[in-house]
Amino acid sequence: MADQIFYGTVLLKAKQITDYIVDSNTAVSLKDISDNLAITKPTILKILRTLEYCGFVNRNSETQKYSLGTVYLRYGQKVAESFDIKELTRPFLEQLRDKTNETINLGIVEKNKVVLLDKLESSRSVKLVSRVGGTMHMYSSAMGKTFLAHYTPEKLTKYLENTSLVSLTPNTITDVQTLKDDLEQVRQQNFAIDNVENQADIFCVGFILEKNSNCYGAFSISAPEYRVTKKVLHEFIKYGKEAQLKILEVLN
Amino acid sequence: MADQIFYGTVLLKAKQITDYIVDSNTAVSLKDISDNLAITKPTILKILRTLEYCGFVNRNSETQKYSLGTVYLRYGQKVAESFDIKELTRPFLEQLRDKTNETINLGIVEKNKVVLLDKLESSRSVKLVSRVGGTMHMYSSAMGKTFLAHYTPEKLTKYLENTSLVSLTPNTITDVQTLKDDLEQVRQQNFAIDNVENQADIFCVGFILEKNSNCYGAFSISAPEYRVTKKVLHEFIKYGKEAQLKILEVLN
DNA sequence: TTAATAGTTTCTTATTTAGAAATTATTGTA
DNA sequence: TACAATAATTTCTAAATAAGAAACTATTAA
Repeated sequence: MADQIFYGTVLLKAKQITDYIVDSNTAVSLKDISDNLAITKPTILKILRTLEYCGFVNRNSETQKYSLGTVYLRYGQKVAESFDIKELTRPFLEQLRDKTNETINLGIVEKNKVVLLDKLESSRSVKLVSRVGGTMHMYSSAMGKTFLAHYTPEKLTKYLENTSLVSLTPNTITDVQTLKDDLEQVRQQNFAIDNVENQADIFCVGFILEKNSNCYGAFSISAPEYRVTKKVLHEFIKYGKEAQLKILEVLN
Repeated sequence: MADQIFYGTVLLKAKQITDYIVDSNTAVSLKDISDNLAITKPTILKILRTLEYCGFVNRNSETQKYSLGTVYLRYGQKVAESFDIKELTRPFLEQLRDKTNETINLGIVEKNKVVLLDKLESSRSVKLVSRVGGTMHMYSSAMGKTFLAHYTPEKLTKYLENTSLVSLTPNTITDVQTLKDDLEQVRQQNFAIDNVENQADIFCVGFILEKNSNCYGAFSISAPEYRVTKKVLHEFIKYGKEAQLKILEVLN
């Protein structure tokens, strides 16, 4: 890491500290941070002060604990707004949610990962661990597999070279050839299935949003496995394809 | 600035660069940034690379332009979730929006500014310039004035010492005594009025969410001035107070 | 009251930064 | 296609910053 990036050492440390705060579910103390990162207390303290000065972090003066600053609300809002695919697909995905009564996800690819852009939960939705802004692997998720299925052979090869197919559930595809066969099927049927490959108990069907070889994103229907009978799956596919067509019409 | 903070020079520059990107409405080039900030191109370039490495920034390899990274979606989501006041008030504020058919805002105080936490737009809402995560002055906004009205005299004095009452519209209160009188009235009537003091054409009524001397935030009803007749104002106050009471009941 | 723990300051060397200048790439134009 | 203009990138080194050990102070727990 340090041999590649030789500039902004404080920035890299600040990122580590910020991530530590983000990943904690409560405000954290200086000690918490120094216990968990390989940076000494004086250095962390100085960085925290600068982060606080910038508004990236808040220090509760009573508990002396640090939490994320509201600056990120502004930044996050801005990023969300920059993806107009989100606004564009909203009404169709809402319709899809109401028809299926299951959770609908919208995602894009970034650095060979699926980034969750939007999530529409149904009244009977089971809490998924995913949250907006979170990332998923391509090889294990329904949206990811629709993207991979549309990669050029070269791009796919490169992806597979840089990715180890780590098992996330007993069903995760960890064999390259099996994955390739699966992607071939995705291309043929024009949707991808995540048969509890990415997250325990969760079954997904994914659809790509591609027009004139521009990939705008993908969406998926998520449901607890036990609810997805053959009949339900057929409905998911039917409604999903309908939504896909409608969205493609308004794209561009 | 530099005489106070002597640590994290790169961090401070990174903040400037990030803010420049946030405030631009399109992706920006290295030149754009260097033209607008007092930092030289080589330095900006090196910082951008580190920011990109961290995921804070994306570089479009075709246009060579930079935009905000999706990491901020995750951070922003996390910050939003940390304020459960947002979840708690949602249903009541939705009801209030439907009753008034105007935009409802939810805010908190941070560093003597109002941070907009949530915004519920009505069907006939005029586009306000405010967006979630954005900040407003305390002295000119309805929410801000409800907060100020509940400051201790010492805190208010300190606030006034550190704040210059800059005029944002012809109606902005720029005189300390006038503001103090206004705050006294806020305390008496238990709501604050922003009579086009913060933003052209926009009239607001603000209500504080305070219980057992804990201030949880404030909300306001925003409408274009021309729609706020005496009759409408009375409705705003009536419905606003009702919402305030209902929310206070579920707080804590 | 004391012990233990956490937060903060000071200080110095090793490391990093910053920008001028040169270089290379890219874009627009004749 | 070549040329000019503009933008991006690299190199280099003096000047500025960072990092952590050690000492110190505040806070908490016993």
